[in-house]
Amino acid sequence: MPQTDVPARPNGPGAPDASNAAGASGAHGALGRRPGPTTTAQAILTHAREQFSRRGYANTSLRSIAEAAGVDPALIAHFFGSKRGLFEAAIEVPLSPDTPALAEFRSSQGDPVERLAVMYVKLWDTPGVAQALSTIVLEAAHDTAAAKAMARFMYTWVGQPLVDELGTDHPELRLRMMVGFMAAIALQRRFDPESMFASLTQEQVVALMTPTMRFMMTSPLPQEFA
Amino acid sequence: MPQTDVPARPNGPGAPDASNAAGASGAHGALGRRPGPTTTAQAILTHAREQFSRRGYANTSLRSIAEAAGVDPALIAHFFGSKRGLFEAAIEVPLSPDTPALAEFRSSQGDPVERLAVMYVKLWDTPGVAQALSTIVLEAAHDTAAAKAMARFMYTWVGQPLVDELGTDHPELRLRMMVGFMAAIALQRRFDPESMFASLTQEQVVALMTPTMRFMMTSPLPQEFA
DNA sequence: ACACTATCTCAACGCCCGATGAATTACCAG
DNA sequence: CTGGTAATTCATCGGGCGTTGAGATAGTGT
Repeated sequence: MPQTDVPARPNGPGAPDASNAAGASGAHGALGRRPGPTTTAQAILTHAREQFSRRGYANTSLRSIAEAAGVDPALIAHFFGSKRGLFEAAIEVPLSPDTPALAEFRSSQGDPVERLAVMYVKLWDTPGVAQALSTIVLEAAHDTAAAKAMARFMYTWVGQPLVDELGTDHPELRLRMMVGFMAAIALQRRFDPESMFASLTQEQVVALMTPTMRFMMTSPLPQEFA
Repeated sequence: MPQTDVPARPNGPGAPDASNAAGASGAHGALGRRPGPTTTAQAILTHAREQFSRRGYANTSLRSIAEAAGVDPALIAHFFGSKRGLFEAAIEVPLSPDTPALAEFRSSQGDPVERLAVMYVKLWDTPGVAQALSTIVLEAAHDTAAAKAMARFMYTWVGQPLVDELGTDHPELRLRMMVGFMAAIALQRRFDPESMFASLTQEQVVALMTPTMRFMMTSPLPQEFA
């Protein structure tokens, strides 16, 4: 969890030559391409996720992201096209089928709801994932792209696996209730350090969430939902 | 639910006199104080609530609020001091003990959880209240004042009445779970018109929420929560 | 009717933002 | 070594924002 304000350049071997006769202006940063391998796009993306999730899209400036990444703002346009482009990259949840928490859900046995809770709590403690999910949830009300990303995440990584194994009626209705509940707890855990949720261990959170999640997915619905 | 883009001035009797020799510039709006009673501060507040809730604080400009209210932006500074001042007025939930939905909760009988659900759904369909609550919930992650407003609302209008009558263990833990769940449903109902929640009647939503809410408030917690 | 105050518009200032284009340096294939 | 391409900084532009102060008009108490 990189929380430094310092640019943290990778290296900087030796000043090649100080032939930069830039008059009386103060020297800001070295001109031209940096030596060594290029990790800048990733650094930008990481800090963008962090800042978007902490302050929201509209309150985050490209300048502050660039500063945190130790880079000129124009580089963002170079790599991501625009602020919007960077945002859409940032809300792409960095998950693949072999992400540990996901693989573990698939390979483990027992109550699928409890296994889902375990997976979910681990995902929210994964760097990158937590920021992307926070941003998605918090912007979803105002932002179409975020809303779509949320639906995609919900079906792909939560709904599909669980419903396949559980086979319940009204899967979408139940899923929406359960995911809303889970998101509410995850957000309180992340953004309200005074909240009791923040001081619970992963295991305690799982133990707390699981019964309610199971109730939502399995208890019979009222008659009017035929 | 005023959704017009038109200013909708209250009246405008007759042009008093066209002695405004303003050169060649186009005449914008009449100078000086308007005739008739003053409702401007309320109009500003109403449109501010609507826009803050729909687009978020940072994405809403004073100019657009003023335009929707049919008023000059400087008037906002006059009545509310600053954008921040307007925001803090906007997240003040317009409720008093004799608001119908609240009074009805107190005077009615039966399962307190179901009565709470009824009250809550009605509150979220009350103009002004819905906008204020949406804004509070959506900004709470980034904004201290909103977070405090959320806690205040939760304890004053939900927790206190319910726990008094229910008398359960770990009231805060249970309350936070339940309120998170309720907020998640209310937000989906308001901001995702494609969601199935949006097309349910108030009664159906109540029937859907109540069992889960009751489960959260009454089911025994796992052992580790002594 | 007269002064005082509250309401309202207008014009403008300074600031910060996102975006652009040119110039500079490093990497890499031949 | 050489030419092309990618990465990086810098300076700058135009625009929208929140805020301010001055001036005009309407209400109000005496």
